Amino acid sequence: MAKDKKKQVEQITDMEQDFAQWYTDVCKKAELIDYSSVKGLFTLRPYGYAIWENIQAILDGMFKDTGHENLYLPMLIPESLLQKEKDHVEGFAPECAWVTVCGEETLEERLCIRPTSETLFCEHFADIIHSWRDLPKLYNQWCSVLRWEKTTRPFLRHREFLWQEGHTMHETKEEAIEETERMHEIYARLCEDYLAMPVVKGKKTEKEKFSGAEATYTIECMMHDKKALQNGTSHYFGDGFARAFDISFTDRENKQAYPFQTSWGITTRTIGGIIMTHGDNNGLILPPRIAPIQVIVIPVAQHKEGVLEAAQALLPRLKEAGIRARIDVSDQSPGWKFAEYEMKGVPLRLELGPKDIEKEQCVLVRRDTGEKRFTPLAELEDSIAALLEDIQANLFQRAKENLEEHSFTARSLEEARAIQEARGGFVKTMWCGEEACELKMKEEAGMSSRCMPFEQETLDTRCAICGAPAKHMVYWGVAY
RNA sequence: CCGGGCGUAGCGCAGUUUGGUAGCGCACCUGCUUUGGGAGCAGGGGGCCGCAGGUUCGAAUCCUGUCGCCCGGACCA
Repeated sequence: MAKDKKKQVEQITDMEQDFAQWYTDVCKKAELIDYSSVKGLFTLRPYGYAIWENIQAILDGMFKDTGHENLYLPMLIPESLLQKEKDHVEGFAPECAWVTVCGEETLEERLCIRPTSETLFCEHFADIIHSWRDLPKLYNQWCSVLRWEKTTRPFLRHREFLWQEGHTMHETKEEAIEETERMHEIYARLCEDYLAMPVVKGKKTEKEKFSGAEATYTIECMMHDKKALQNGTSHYFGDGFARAFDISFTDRENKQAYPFQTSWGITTRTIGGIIMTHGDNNGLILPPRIAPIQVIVIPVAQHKEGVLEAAQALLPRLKEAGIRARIDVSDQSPGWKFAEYEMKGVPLRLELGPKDIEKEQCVLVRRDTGEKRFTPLAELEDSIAALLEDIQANLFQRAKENLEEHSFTARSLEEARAIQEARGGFVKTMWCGEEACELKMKEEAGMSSRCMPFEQETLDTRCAICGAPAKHMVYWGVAY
C-alpha cells in the first residue's frame, strides 16, 4: 500500500517543493501540450485544445448575446500602418516579428505578424464608418497573435497564442466606457461561473495599462502559489486611435466627429490559470463546466461476462442527460486508469464491476475531494448532475478561500515587503498615484501594482510608500 | 537580453574527469497469467549521443560555434 502510494507521487513533482516544475509536469502528463522545435511555439494537444474549445463556446455565446459579430482580419500588418499610433508602436515594437522576404523577393515594405490587431481594425473602420447610423460596430475575432517574448512557458507565455480580440466603435464616450465595462464583466463571469476562479476586478495604473489605451480594466486571479495572473483585459481607447487613423463620421447634428473605441481580449493563458488554481499533487483538476470529459467510466474486471456491456450501456444514458462522459476499455489495469484520469483532472470517475452490477449500483469518485460514493444505477443521471454542480461550487470556494486568506493590508512599504516575504499573495495599500512609488514597491518589495479595485476602501489617508496624500487603494502582487 | 543548470531511445537517467565502436529503468511490441489504486513472467524492437564545424588513426567524451529546454532576473496577456 505504502509502496503504491509512493509510485503515484513519483510521477509528478510535488507542488510544494517546486511549483514551476509541478506545473510543467502537469501540462505534459495531462497531455495538454507538447513542445515544438521552435522556442515558445507549442502544440496544443487534443485534450488541451478541447478545454479551449469549451471556453470559446461559452464566451462566443456571451459575445453574440451582447450583439457582437465575428469576423476575420489578415495576419500581416504593413509597417506604415502599425506606426500610425505612437504609444501603440512603442509598446509592441520590441516583440514584433517581421516578414521581409517572400519567395525570392525582398519586400519593399516589411510586414509585421500581428501582435494584436488594433491597427488593422482601425484601417477597416475608416472604410466602413461614415455616419452615426453606422455605429456602433461590435466586432470580435478569434485568431492567434505573435509576440516574440524572451521567456516562454506553456500556456502562460507563448510566442504565438490563441485568443479572441474584440474591437468596437461607438458614437459616444459614455457608450464606449459602458462597453468596456460590460466586456470586463463578461470575463469576470467566465472566470467565476465557469472556470471557478474568483477575481479581483479593477483598473490598471497608468504604468501597467495597454499601449495606446486611456483606461485598462483587468481581472486578477490568485494562483495556488499566491502569485497573480491577469486573466482578461478590457480597454477604453477614447478617440485617440480614431484621430490617428482618421476614422470619422457625420453625427446627428451633421458635424464631423470621431468615434470612441474599445478592445478586449482573453487568451489561452487562462488554461494555465485553471491548472495553477485548481491542480494538486495528483495532477490537474478541471471545473466540470469546462472539462472535456466530465465523467470517466472505468469498467472493473472488464473481461468478466457482462461487465463491458453494462458499462457501455451507461454512455448513451449520460449523453442523453447532457453529461460529457467517456469510457476507457483499454486493457490497462483499473489502478492505472484511476491515476491516469486523475492526472487529467476528470471531475468524476465512475467505476462499474461485477459486484456493482449484482447490486445495481456503481461507484462515483470525486476528483476534488477523493470521496467515494455508491450510487444506485437507477438514480445515476441525477446523482452525477448534482455531484458535478457540487464539485464546481467546491472548487470555486477553495480558490476563494485561497484568495481571501492571502490578501493583506499594509500601511507602509516596509510592512508590505514583510508580508510579501512571509506570506506572499496580494497586499493592498493606499497610493498617491505616482509612478515613482510603483517603481519603489517593485524594487524593494518585488511587487507590481495589479489593479486599483472598483471596490475601493480607505485604509489610510496617506500613500504607504511616500506618505503623500493617498488617491487610490491598490492591490500589489508578484505576477506571472 | 543577463546569470546558473541541462541536452545520450517516447520519458527519466548512467557513461564525459582519463577518447577505443552505447547502457539501465519505465514506456512500446508478442504471448500467457492477471484486473476494486499505476499487475506478473517470458521473449522482442528502437538511439549515427541537440545541430554544425574542428582536433584525432579513432569523438557521446576534447575544442569552437549554434539551437533548444529548465530555474532566477529584466520584459510581457
